[in-house]
Amino acid sequence: MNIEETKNHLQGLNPRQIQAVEHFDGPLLIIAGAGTGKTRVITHRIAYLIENLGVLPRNVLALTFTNKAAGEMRDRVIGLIGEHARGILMSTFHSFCNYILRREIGRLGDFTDGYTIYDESDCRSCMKDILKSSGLQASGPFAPARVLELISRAKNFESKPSESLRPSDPLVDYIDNLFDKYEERLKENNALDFDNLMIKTVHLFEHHREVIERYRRRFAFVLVDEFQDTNRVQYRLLTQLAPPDGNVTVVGDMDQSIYGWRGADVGNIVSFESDFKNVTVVPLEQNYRSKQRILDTANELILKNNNIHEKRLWSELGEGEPVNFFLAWDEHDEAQFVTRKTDALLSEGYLLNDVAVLFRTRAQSRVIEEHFMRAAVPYVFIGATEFYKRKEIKDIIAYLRVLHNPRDFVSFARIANEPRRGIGDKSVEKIEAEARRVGSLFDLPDREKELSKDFPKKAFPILKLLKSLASRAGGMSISAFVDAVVRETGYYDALAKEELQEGVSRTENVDEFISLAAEYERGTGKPELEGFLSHLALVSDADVTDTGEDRVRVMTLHSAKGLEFPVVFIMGFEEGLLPHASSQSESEIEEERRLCYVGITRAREHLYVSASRSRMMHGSVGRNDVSRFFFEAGQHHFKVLKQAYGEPAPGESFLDEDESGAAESAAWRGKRGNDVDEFEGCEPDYIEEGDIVLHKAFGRGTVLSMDGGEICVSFPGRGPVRLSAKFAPLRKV
DNA sequence: AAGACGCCGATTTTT
DNA sequence: TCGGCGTCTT
Repeated sequence: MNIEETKNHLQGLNPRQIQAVEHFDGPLLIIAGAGTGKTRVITHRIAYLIENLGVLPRNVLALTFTNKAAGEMRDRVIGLIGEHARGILMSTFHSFCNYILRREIGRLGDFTDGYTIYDESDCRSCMKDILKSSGLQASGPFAPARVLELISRAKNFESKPSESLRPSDPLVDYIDNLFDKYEERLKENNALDFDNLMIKTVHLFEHHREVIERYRRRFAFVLVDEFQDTNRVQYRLLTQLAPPDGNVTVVGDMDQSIYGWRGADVGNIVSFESDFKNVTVVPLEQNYRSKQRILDTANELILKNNNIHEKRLWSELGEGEPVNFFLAWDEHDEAQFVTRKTDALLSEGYLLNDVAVLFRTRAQSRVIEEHFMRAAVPYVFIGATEFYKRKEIKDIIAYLRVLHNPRDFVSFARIANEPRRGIGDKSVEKIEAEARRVGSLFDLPDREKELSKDFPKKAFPILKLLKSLASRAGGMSISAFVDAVVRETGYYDALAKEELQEGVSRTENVDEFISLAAEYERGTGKPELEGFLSHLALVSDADVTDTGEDRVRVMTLHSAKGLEFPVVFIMGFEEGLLPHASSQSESEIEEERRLCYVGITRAREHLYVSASRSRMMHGSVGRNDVSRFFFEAGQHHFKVLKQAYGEPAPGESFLDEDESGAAESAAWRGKRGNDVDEFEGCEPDYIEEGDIVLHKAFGRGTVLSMDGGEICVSFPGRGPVRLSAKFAPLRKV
């Protein structure tokens, strides 16, 4: 703890960042705008606490949302203070809860350690089952996914699911009951879903003072990343871990809150300031990522949200060029624009890796992927979590789960007849009922005569085999065990037989899974099946953005959060897509606006925003207006490109880079109607679709279509207006 | 138990 | 329009 080290951990930080790093006692709220060096501040703060203030690594807990964020944080802290950073617990909320519950869940009475963690598809199977046995048709308003979403909402908002439904909804009379049944079923299966991992931990802490006291002492320093994404339950967990005057640091940016629909509650930022005592607030506004004009655009857009704290990002990276805007004829034209522009950038010296293509919905990826493929532009879609969703992988995991938790009937149903052994749905039901009666699958008698006569006899071999495998689990390595499972159950053979018709990849996947197990063993101190299963459920490979290869990244705006690229394309900048048509309320629109903000602030140097006049949606051609966000962000921030590639021809751009200021004030004059004369020489013949025009009363707008004598212009905040081309007081800008 | 057919639905998805 | 899923058929 000498001066040199002090210097190290504060070096290269701006005054605000230093304030955040040096803060010692009491709650700290860091409001970290996009690209303001948030991770840097957190990691330096952790390093500073440990090396300069003498805090013990084991007393520090850092919570994140993604494994990727946790991993990055760990790597960077290790880079700062070396290996003793390993003593710090840096994990996701869910992994942290799993860490606690594996030790303490027995105290709750309802579950035993060895519980299974259900992912979304497990929960869906479970709910489908419940719906079926309740005599409800599992589709339409009763779609398992819908029911589960409502249940999840209720759990995260600590309310009843029926409360978020309209009284006329067909589900309303059933949902609360389905909720109870679902929870009951999870309990019977000794399984927890992701929500319950959090909720049970909070319950545990609430009802067992001695436990929470222990962990409070242990984790005297708590840090939370992406605080704007926490839900109510996670917030409660935080208040349990840290007393009101505790050493708790939260870092967040409400402008980047894009998971409200999943229960994230920005209100937690407000609550934090009131629930904790003497909160120090440190805002970070200096951006180290983007050129100023990109930030100006983002700043102006987010101003339209009704925020308590106004924030203005600024950078010293230079002005840069305006945001480019391209209005395409249709989605193919738009994709071609992106493809050609990408090509042009490559010949300018950019790498494929420098480029990201973002859009609102996954469905939009298809067109751009087609065009990239045709043009031989190497790309990768980020967000497809292929491997773990493969049938054969899920099957093997189901085997492992049953072997570890013989009450996991969701997994048992999956593998009972996989490979085929003549055990149909009816048989599975009977086995399950009987197993529930006696306790678990392993408590079923081995001998036929001890069971009722209609118990499916075909089940004996597999039940016996499962019991035998389970008894041997502890005696060998995980990878050897997985190998034994796929061989002895006949799974591997069945796949091998299939190979001839199906192709080669499925056994390869199984082999890869086995080496994955081996890799887990190598990387873990005391490898056990339980830990491996937790790892599979919580640390799956969802967030691989680094493919190691040079490729354009194609992804949704949501997946882009936390990333940055020298060149960013945002496609489908249209009403109905961004904001999405299903976002109606003001708060939903605000979230869409934040999503747009997140997209814009991903760009370091160049940002290309595009919209299309027409696009195929749900099987028919639709026309969308240019997004309101285009107008809200300030049209003067954009340079409108008229061609799919290259720069606009002289005079074609409605705004020359150098004249933006002048053009802006002209626009404002026009809007206020002071400059009447400017409209005198309206020559509709010169106006074409896509032009930016100035209207005497409405101000600037974009020409959407020209139809005979009628011209349709989209004005900011007003939407499309039909005007007479002849008489409308319009002037091309 | 696998293939054909018809129907429904269609935002985003850290764990 | 398209694809995933459930049901019906063989």
